[in-house]
Amino acid sequence: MKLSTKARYGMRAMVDLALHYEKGPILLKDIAKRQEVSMKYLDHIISTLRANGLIESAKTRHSGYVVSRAPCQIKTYEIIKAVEGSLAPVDCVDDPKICHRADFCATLNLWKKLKKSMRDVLEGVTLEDLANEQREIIEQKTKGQMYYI
Amino acid sequence: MKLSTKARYGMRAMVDLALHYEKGPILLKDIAKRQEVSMKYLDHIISTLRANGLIESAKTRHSGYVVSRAPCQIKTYEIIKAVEGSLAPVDCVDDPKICHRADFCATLNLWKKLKKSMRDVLEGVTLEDLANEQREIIEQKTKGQMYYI
DNA sequence: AATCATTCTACAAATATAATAGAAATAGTA
DNA sequence: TACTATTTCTATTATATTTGTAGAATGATT
Repeated sequence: MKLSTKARYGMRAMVDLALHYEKGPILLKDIAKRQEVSMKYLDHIISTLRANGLIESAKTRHSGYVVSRAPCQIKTYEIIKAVEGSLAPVDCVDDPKICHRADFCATLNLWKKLKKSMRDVLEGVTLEDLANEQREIIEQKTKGQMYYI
Repeated sequence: MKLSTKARYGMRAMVDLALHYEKGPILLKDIAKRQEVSMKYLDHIISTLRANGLIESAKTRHSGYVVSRAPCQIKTYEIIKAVEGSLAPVDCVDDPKICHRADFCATLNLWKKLKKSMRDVLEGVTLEDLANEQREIIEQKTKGQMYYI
C-alpha cells in the first residue's frame, strides 16, 4: 500500500512548478536537479502529467514546462490520479465484474470507504496549498539560519 | 497504491472466522475452500495474523482457528496493520530520517493526512460490522432466491 | 502406529516498479 | 545553413516485491 516513486516525484515536480508559476517555463533539468531525480526518469513522469493535461510544455521561446492551470485550481487528487491511476485499494472497487464474489463480498464496502476517504483528502488540498506550505517552510528555515549567523 | 492479496484474503479469512465465531475452531481447509484461496497460501496469511495476536489455533480437541477476541473488539485497522504493515503511503511518514529532504518537504504533510484518513476509516469499522454486513448480504440473497422457487 | 491438521523454512515464478539508453523531433541561435 | 539545447518517444534492463508452491517437522487424536 505504498505510493510509487512516480507519485512522489510527480507531486514534488508539480510543487516545484507551482513555486515558479509566475516566472514562466521551467527546464526539466532544473526540476530534476532541485528534486534530485534523474532527468530521464523525470521525463517519464512529466510525460504522463502532460498527457493528463496538468502541465504544458513551452517549446516556443525559452523551452521548459508550466502548470496548465493556476495552482489553486489543481487538486492534488488530479495529480495522484494521473501518475498513480485509480485510488481504489482493490481493483474490484472500480469494476466489480472482475470478481465473481463481488456481489456477496462484505469487504468490498470497506475498500470503497477507504478509497473515498483518500479521495476526500486529496480533493481538499490544492497545489497552491502545497506551494504555500513550501514557501512557509523555506521562510522558517531561513529565519532559523539567521540566528546562527 | 493497491492492497496486497494478503490483505484481501486476510480480511476475508477474518470475516469468515467471525461468522463462525460461536461454533468453535474452524479448519484451515474450510476457510480456504470458502474463500477460494489455496491452503498453502492461506497458511502464510493465517500465520501472520496469529503472530499479531488476532487469531488463535486450537490444536487441542478439534483443531482449527478462532479469532482471539470477540469480533466487536477487533478493528479492521488491526487486521490491515498485521498483514500489510504500516498504512504510510510513503516510508518517510513513519521515519523522516530516511529522507534528507523530509525537513523541508511540503508533500510530507499530505502523505501524513492520507495515512491518517485511512487509519480513521479502518479504526471505525470492526470485524463484527463486516460479519453483520455479510450476514445481511446472505439473507438478502436467500430472500431473493425464494421468488425463483 | 496411523492420521490429520498445523506450523515452519525454503524456494520458484510471476509481476510490477524503477531506472537507463538512445535517438528522433523541434525550436532557437550563431 | 549548421549547431545546440531541449523536449519527446520507444525500447530495454535491472531490481524488488508479490504471489504462490513444496516439503517436511510438529503435535494431538484416534
